Amino acid sequence: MPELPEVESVRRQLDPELSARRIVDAWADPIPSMPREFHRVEMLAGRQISHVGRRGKFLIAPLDEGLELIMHLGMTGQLTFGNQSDPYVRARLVLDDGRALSFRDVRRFGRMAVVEAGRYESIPTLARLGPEPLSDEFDPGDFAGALAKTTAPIKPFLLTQRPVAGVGNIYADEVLWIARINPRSRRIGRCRAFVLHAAIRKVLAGAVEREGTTFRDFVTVTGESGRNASHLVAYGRVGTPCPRCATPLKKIVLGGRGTTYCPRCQR
DNA sequence: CTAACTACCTGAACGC
DNA sequence: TGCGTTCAGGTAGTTA
Repeated sequence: MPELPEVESVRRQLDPELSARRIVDAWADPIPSMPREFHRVEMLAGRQISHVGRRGKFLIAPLDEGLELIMHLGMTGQLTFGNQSDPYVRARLVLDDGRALSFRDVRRFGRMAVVEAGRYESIPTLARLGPEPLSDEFDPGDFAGALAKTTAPIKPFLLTQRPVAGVGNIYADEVLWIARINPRSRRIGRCRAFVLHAAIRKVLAGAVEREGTTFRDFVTVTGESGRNASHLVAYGRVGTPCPRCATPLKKIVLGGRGTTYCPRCQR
């Protein structure tokens, strides 16, 4: 479940390895039921990578010829260097230094696509992506305004990536616990929106420092686990006492997703 | 336009 | 032991 901190950890390791490298060969093994899994990856052969950037959970690598490589890790996607035989490697890029970057993805929710730079119509979530939470673009007033405009429950709304980029199921539970907001709440006032804004910044920045959360599948490019899991307060801790009020944390399904929160201090 | 729902995928965990 | 069911969740697509 790579979210912004996990993807940023991958980006930081990938960028120095891929910057200015040329791709000499590209291979992908899409399945007919998921035709967009590796869209136009064959176009990568011969292209040079400028650098590896990121928007939300999307890795964006500008190429020559006005193209961009977009990568999304989905649920179980991993990017590692190596040529080892592995049934879950779905795509592989051979670089001009002889190394191979492998895209390994057990559940096949990950994606790679080559697009004209900045043309994201074929990737709707990226086309409508909210501001980067750790940049100045993430403005408290704008965020409060966005929350005031929707009638959807706050947690599913955060997961749309529209009010802010990069928050997934784990960090949504964490930030709502810190801000003391019930995940089902449909009305977030200006004051609470500011508190939530600050919580998003704090939680994501801390998780980036610790190279992300490894709950099941996430590993960095070098195969290491993130160190943030022991810092989680809400996610995955159903039944344990709330650190604030000792009430056992409760788990519900909201928007089809498991949601853990404190029924007492998140009203 | 938004909100709400389901499909996609597959190993792990669970129940009998 | 073995088989069937449920769960995990980011995004795309459809429906109301």
